[in-house]
Amino acid sequence: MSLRMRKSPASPLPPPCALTECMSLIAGAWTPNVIWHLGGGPRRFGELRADLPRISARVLSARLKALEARGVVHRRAAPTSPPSVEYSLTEVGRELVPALHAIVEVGARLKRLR
Amino acid sequence: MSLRMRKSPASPLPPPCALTECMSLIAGAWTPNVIWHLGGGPRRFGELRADLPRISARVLSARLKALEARGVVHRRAAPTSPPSVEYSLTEVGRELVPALHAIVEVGARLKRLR
DNA sequence: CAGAATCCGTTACGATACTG
DNA sequence: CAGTATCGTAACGGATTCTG
Repeated sequence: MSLRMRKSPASPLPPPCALTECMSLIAGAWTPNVIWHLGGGPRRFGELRADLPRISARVLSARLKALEARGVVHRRAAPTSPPSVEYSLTEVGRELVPALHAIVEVGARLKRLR
Repeated sequence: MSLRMRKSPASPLPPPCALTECMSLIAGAWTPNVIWHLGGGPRRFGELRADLPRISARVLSARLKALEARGVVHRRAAPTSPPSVEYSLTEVGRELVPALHAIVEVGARLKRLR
């Protein structure tokens, strides 16, 4: 069982509909976790790496960039040296947290059933 | 942009936490769409193929089987010839629909913002 | 510290062909 | 009709190395 989500499919494309496009917001094995941890408040790049022990810098960077481009995450870089960058959920981005929570609820309920 | 979700990661594993495990419920490029269409009521295999024009039988079959194993979908096969199989969301599975809806809401809102 | 660049294994999915 | 088997491909993600 592998957990992935294509924003656009392999070559042709899976479902060119609104649902798929919206689901791409949380696409990627780490994306939900990134959003989840940002739900607790602003977080620095390095802090997120610590929150998500096994994530690679490459992937964290890519996810944050994608989320920023979509308007889910806000990036604030302090012009210091060494650099310090703070990420936070936008107002709309914060709405994803309860949505993720709802899915977790279902998962928990399914687990209880067996 | 590609839309994928690993239920369990490539080899090591991304986030071995509850969130990830729950998110794996809707993992796969097509899974949310399958659940979405089943939300309208029971559906036959062939009907789902028609609902999801580009999905391959291989993937639809795999997704339905995974959802069934997790307790999200119920499968009822009529012992006729040719066979007729009806899929439907379980009671718990139905709870995923509003969760997906919530994500779509956020997606719509983000779209309006730009 | 916050990344970008490169290399490479794993996998999700599509297409096609076949079956009970 | 409802799948299964096989094959080929794009892309997701890990690890490592390098930089301003």
